[in-house]
Amino acid sequence: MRVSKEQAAQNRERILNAASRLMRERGIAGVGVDALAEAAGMTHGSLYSQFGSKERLVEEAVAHAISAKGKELSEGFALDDYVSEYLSPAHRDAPASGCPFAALACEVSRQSSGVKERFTAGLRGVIALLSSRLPSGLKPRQRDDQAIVATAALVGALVLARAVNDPKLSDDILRATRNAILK
Amino acid sequence: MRVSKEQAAQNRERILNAASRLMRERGIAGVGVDALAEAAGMTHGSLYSQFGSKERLVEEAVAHAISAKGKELSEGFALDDYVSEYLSPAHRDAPASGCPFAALACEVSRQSSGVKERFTAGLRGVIALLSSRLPSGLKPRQRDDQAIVATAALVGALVLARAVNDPKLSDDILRATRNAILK
DNA sequence: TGTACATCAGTGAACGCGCGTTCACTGATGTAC
DNA sequence: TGTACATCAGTGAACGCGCGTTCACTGATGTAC
Repeated sequence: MRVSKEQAAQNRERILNAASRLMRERGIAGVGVDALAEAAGMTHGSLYSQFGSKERLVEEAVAHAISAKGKELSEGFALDDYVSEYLSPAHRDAPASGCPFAALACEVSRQSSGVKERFTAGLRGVIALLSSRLPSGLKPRQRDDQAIVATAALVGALVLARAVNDPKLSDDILRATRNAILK
Repeated sequence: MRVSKEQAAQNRERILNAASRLMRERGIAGVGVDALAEAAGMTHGSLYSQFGSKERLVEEAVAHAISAKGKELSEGFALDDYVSEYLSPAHRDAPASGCPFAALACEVSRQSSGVKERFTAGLRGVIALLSSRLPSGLKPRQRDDQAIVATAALVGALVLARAVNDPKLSDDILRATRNAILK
């Protein structure tokens, strides 16, 4: 049956929340349309009513995850705190609510250009944000490069720490990378 | 029909070569048993005869990719050359024959412990190798930590460079990270 | 403001398809005599 | 060395299942009068 515009917007939001969580947790290819609909408390048909295809939903969910994650940051956050939280065991162990770049980067390289577009825009945002927190003595170009390297190290460390079987090695990856970035 | 032991061993090798390439290219979840068998020039049944299940094949293929990649390294390679090749556009654009850690890390975190085991052992090998090429003036502990950080930065940079839509940003990620690691 | 009707978000059955796996079978290989 | 037979790597049809997608339908919402 038809549903009010507000209700429809709420449903859309519920679907995107569930999708962005499930995709980070199980991977984009690892979660089906039915599972996504069920997690949002709806049938798969409603999902096609809202998005038209899984691919379109993936695009929206990736953008949603990135922007939602960005809004979690407090106004004047400090770089040290960000890095420490990013490379914490808690973050490593909670991919569903964690960094979308670390959770999705590998798969995004095989996704449509629409998905890559959203990912790229989001990544640029993070780099700019980190760049703005680096010492103001550096030239803009240097700061951007440092921000890029820090982002690569953060994502790489988290991805490896999650893939590894040995808790000790996993902790070491987080700790060593945190120390290196914070110098 | 039955096949000679050598022939069977060759077939096994062909399957593992095809599997390790296809999995790096399309992802573990993105490639099916039929596609793997066809790429090796056999039927899917032979694959079950050799490995028993897809999961077992994944384990072997991951280990195979890592050890094959390790053998590519010349005896006395220099760290600078390794880093430059690793972060080259050529490596970024050829995931099928590239670093298994960068191609598979995200997915491995959702795989069986058998797969993680092989991945972890391989990663430890790379870290030890890089550690052995760092300045001998450092303490062993410091060298290991530096090797871990370098590995994280390498993998993170490659993964992000592949996921990104904009060639300029992708090149910048490779370049900035290379410069940072080589100081 | 009240009524009649068009709109459309959401439902759920059905589709073709490819997935991983099983299994009876084939026939050259390897072995026992 | 020659023969008879057991072994088993590989074949290909078939399985149940979940995938993404389509579509006729429902009925409350939103709109035109």
